Amino acid sequence: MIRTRFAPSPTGYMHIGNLRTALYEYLIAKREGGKFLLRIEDTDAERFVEGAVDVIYNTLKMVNLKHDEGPDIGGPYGPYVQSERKDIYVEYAKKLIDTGAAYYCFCSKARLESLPKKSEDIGGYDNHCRGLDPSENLRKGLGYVIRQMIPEGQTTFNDLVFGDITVDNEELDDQILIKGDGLPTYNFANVVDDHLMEITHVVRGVEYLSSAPKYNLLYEAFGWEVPAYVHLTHIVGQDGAKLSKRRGDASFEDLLALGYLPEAIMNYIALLGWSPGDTREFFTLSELTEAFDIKGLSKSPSAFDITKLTWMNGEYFKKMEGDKFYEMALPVLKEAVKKEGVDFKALAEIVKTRISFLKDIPELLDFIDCLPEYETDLYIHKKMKTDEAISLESLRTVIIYAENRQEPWENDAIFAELTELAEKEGLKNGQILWPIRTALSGKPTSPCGASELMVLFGKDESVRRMKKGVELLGK
RNA sequence: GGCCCGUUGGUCAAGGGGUUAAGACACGGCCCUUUCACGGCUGUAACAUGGGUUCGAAUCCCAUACGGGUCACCA
Repeated sequence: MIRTRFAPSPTGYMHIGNLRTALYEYLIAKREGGKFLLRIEDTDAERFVEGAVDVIYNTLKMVNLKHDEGPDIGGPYGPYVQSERKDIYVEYAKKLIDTGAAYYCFCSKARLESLPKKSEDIGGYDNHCRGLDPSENLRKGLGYVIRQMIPEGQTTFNDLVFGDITVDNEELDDQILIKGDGLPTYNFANVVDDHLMEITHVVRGVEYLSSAPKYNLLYEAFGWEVPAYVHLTHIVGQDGAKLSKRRGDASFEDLLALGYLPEAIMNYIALLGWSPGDTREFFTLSELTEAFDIKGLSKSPSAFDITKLTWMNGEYFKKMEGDKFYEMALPVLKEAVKKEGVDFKALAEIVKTRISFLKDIPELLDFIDCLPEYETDLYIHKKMKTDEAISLESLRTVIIYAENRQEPWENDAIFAELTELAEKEGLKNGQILWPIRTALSGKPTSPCGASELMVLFGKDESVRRMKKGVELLGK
């Protein structure tokens, strides 16, 4: 049984890369009918942020990544919040001390800071307290941390995307397992929790690739089975640098606020660093679950391209079936168009293929409530073969036609009649239709054509606007 | 700096010894068309560099360059 876990630390901010990690963790588990769990990594007391855990719950809920176990719903391996597991880590750290795989360290922070930095030479911790008999210091109540004893030799671990990686243990520091405040470090808590929670696939960012050997050593020291590792490359900005809040890169919340749909965001980020191997681009969560394969994961970072996300967002609107788009767009439509008797359902259809965001709608329809001021050169259109004079004649003709025409006003019929009218007058279709479109919308472009506009406005308003056009052109 | 990882068009990416090196976004053109879109067709554009191995290399090996990661009592 595959078990994966999403283990965010509550920062109050859902970074796109984290969300993608959660997605892949979910997919890896669900593809095989496994379990996906949520664990809160709050071992850094200084970074505690109020309400941050809710951001995590809300986001997962919104994108439909349902966890099977977690702090809010419980489960057989709880508690699922690391701060509530404090005693467990200390207990396991002591086991390591007993077997000689870890030791007490009483070095002061001041002493550590005086050590040469790794960037300059070899440096790192100098293993000062290795082999020290701690009993005296312990009796005196001296503060301590617990460090991992890195043995000599080499360590090889396997990653499902990067393959086998071997490093000399000399490169590894005697890292701290339990901090001075009694809480575990991230690395240690992870190993203990992942084992206790029976996690089979550890999925995380590449930044942990270089600490993976230390994990292996820990697993070995405990005599535990090493889980499968899946290290994910970063999502970077167009400049190649890792996405971050500090740089002002968009978080999931930011993208939602900009008008991106959760499904579009998830679909897009699923494809950032992963490929199904064929040319498919649109996936629902369940389709992803079926198609996902660790083999499709990329080894190189992917740049976040907001332009493509924007395109995909528009595609999601176009793909909406039934009344889904209408229902979603209705509030925006009602806000954009106050005119009485407008068919909002028809408007929704008109607007559906022309937007990337719902917020694009108002501008598209701003001519409906009130005819904009416009210049007569809008009537000149080379391809339609119209100019002001022809437009004036056409409008006069169409006004007569419109005034005499009976209800109901229906698009196909009106369109047919208008083209018939054009033929009778010896005009090209465009010479009759373009002036109508222009007079009714007052804009160089409109989301629909002449006959549709006439239906939209009805007889009286259509005639009124065309007369306005005649007046303008007559000057 | 040491160690680790990576490098296919501007971007996402397929391809893992023999391909006209897919497809998508973006950009340009054409078609459709009552404008704009949508849709259809199409164009520009890529294997980081240098050496090997091989009959043959984007694919394997080695260097170099460039990029990223890591080297915390942060996660």
